[in-house]
Amino acid sequence: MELPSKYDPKATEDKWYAWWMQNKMFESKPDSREPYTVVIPPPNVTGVLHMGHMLNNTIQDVLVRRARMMGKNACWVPGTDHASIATEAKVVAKLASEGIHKTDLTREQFLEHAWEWTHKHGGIILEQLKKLGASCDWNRTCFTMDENLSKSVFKVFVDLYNKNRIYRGVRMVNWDPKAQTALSDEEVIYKEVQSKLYYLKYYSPLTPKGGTEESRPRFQTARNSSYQLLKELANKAKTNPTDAENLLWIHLSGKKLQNYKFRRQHIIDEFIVDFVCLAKKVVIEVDGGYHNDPEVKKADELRTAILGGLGYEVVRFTNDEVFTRLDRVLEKITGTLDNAPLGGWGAYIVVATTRPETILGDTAVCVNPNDPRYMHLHGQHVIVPLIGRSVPVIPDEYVDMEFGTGALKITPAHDVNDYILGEKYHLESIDIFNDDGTLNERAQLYVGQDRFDVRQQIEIDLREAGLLEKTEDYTNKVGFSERTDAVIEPKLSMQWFVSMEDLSKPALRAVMDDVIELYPPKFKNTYRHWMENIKAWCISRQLWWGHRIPAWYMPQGGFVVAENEEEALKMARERSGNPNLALADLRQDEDCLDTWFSSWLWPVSVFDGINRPDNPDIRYYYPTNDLVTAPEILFFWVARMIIAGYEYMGDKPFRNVYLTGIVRDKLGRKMSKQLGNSPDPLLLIDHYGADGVRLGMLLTSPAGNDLPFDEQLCEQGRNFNNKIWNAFRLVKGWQVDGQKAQPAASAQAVEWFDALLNRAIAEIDDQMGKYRLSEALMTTYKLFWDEFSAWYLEMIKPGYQQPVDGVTHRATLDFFEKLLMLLHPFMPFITEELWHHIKERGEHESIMVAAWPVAGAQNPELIDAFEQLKETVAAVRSIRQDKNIPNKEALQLMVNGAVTYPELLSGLCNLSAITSVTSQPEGAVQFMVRTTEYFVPLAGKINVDEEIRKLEAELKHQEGFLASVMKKLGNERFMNSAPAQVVETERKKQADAESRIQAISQQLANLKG
RNA sequence: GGGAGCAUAGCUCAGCUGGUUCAGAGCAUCUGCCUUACAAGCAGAGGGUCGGGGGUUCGAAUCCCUCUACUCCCACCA
Repeated sequence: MELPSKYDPKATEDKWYAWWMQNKMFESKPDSREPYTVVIPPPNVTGVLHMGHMLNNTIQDVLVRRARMMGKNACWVPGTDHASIATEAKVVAKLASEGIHKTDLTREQFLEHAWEWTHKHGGIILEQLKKLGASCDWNRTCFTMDENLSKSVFKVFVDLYNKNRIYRGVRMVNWDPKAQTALSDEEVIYKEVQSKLYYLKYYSPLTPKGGTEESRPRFQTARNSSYQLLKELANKAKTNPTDAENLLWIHLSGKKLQNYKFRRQHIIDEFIVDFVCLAKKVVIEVDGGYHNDPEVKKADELRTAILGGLGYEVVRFTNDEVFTRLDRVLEKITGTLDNAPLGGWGAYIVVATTRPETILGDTAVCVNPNDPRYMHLHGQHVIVPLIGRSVPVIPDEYVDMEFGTGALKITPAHDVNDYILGEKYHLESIDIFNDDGTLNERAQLYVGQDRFDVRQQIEIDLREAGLLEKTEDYTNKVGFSERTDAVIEPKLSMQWFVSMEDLSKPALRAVMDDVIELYPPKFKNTYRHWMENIKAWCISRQLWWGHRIPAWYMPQGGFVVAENEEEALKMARERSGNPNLALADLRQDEDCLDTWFSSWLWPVSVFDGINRPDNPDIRYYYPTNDLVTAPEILFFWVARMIIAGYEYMGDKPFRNVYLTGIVRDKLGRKMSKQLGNSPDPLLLIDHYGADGVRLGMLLTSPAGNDLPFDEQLCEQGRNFNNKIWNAFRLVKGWQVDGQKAQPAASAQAVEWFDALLNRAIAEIDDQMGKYRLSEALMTTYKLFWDEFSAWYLEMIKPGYQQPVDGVTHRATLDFFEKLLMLLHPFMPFITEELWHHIKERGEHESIMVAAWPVAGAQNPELIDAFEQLKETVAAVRSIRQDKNIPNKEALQLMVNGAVTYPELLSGLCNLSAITSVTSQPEGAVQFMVRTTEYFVPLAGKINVDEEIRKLEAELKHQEGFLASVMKKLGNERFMNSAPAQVVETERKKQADAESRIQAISQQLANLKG
């Protein structure tokens, strides 16, 4: 049949995908073969294919197809995720565009809309994956809200609850007062806003409310002067060693006061870092027991040695001495303050805030323990302006000394960090806001007014009371609701949590011990860091779309947790002792579970392993082999799957994790809808063919590296398709003469390519085994394009209108078939197409299940001999180009030495003759390959001067090279310490260089003579 | 602010426990070719102080220290 000169992917791809489906080529059932399992990272059910999916799924398909060819029972399970937040947001937006607000609907009505949306848009993405060639077992397609998967979720929830791993607790959420709902962090948009910093005065309780003009100055002096003094001392220290020593002590004292008990080590280290350059003398404290710890002792010795080496005098003091000296220094500072700074009468502290209305919920003021301005205030109390509540001043390193006044008011109910500090110091949390953003009774003042109105009013009131020192303009970031644009109010609310500390232990170990391997392994570190600092997982979301939390509240208080309503009712009746309790009396928790709470079960639940732990599928396919996903969900998803795998299957969920990079545009920007820099994958496929796009995705994307995507890569992929296509056309177009004897050149070429192919297969296997997909592809690419097409086919190509002999033809088709198989995982469509053109195939035969080629003998000597041949060919071609000699014009070649493959050399260079010479002929261009000299007689075309110049340059280069080698060989220490083999290669370099120099000198003499 | 990673040709990256795989690959660039499979091609060529500085060593892209630049994750500043 006649093949067109350009490959047309469109028809081919649709044809073969349909054929594969029809022949159930993707389906998998448990059998006696070794399983190879991959579960797809489920895309959002209503999502649309983007470049990230393309990369991710291309990689999975390559792995799956290769495993299948290697005789494994490959099973790739596809599916989608309900993506509660994203999907709910889309449905809300869609309803809003129809004038319907979520709040106007009942839960049931809303869910109806959501399902309708899901059915309408769901699974589009899976259809798109088919265009890419994804060889998923579509019969196994799962959705996280399928009945079995949902059941699994509830079962796991109940189980964890019964194991006391799930509990309820209070947590800060992003509250949207307008929509009256909590938002996830992802739904909060931070914007720069012009606002004001209010400097408020918190007086000492000893001060009459409001204070007086006379009562202030002492306190203020206390605050300012100590810091000032430090600075002065720092300047003096450069010239005055005594002050320098004091300076060290002052600095030390700051740390010391608060951290004495547990941070001794750090005190010394930090002060050295900060001040050693100023001091002449370094003091290290010593106390009883201090040196009993060998670790500490070692560190101390090391430090002493380093400091000593730097020329510092090291002095040691005992603990008591430390405090004596400390007192002296403190005295020096505070001496000017009349020794009465500590929250004394009339004293106040100034706190800066952007939200003055929240002072009504203040329960503490916080300062940095190292801040010399406030050291004396630790543990003292101050009065919250206007409402007169007495709150403690607590020291904590969280506070930034540089910001504002270095003092922070703590409102645990209305700020995340304040909340954390509140927890730490057991502070009371006073929630002063109603759900709609107005103030409640607990605020005491402004009750019922909106938070922003209160902000204006309180400024006026504070100023009148003399409690507002000043205001400053200030730019800060404020969170806004993505949906309503209302300012987010951090708010405490009751949430469900999973405690992760114990659950995570096997999962941490599995990765650390390489039971599960991450590719690239650099993510191990990050993984460990996260797992070792794992926090409770908040699993409740204030959403309707998703798995509703299976907890039912009883009328008399308390709740039951059960897999379903019947169960719940039964339990509630038992628990309450009321057998007449009805389902209607129970109220199910309104919240949904975090989407990840269902996807963390994915590798188990797609095989129904939670509900039926002994079913044949889960027993056969679990644990899965490779997981391919993006590093940004390493914690959200991968780590949690590992945790769930160990908890529910007692085994890892997968053996290897391949982490892809982020697909970026040429400018390095992440592809996103907003930027509009993401190409439509389907258009790309339309343009370059699925095989071309797959190549484009894979050509430059080592694991874990970002993929700077450029359509040019797809073009390269398409061009490669075309190359394969045309190489096939050439081979297929030959006339075959079974009687014709195989030329020696062809026999040699076949032998060589066979060796090369074997080497390449071994290399590809190795690279694939290390998940270096791009490299394996490149190896295959070069094998086909450079070695097979450019060299091998040229070597065996019969003369014009000549037939090819049968032996060579068969060998060539055999090579071609193997090459197609090697290419198949990367480019499934064109390889299937051509595989069927090579010879007649059975009705259901497919390259998809053809046996992956096995690497045979490699014969490196042969390969090297051919490399030498190639170098010679290239040299002759180079001369042609230099001298502008057309290919058609045959050349003569003379050799000083032996030629290994004269037939091939003649054929590839179009030589009329190869003759042996022992000396330089007249009027010939010379070149060397390794240590052999060649000459091409070109009477009349030679510029003698130029040849001399070239040779002289070459001679100089060789002499320089020889000199460097000789220098090495003359170095006694090199000769003594370098391994024999290294010395040997140096000797060989010497010999080669010498023989080259000799040859060049000879030629120069001839030319000049 | 906390943690991690990276820096090699114009671009994207290889380069293992220091030494012939040592300075590489693909793309891009330049030059010559419509040579009977392929111009979506063929043949050839140029291009790098391996981020800067210091150290260890007979020998450093490779090991150590330091500086600089960038990237990512986490927490986000009253």
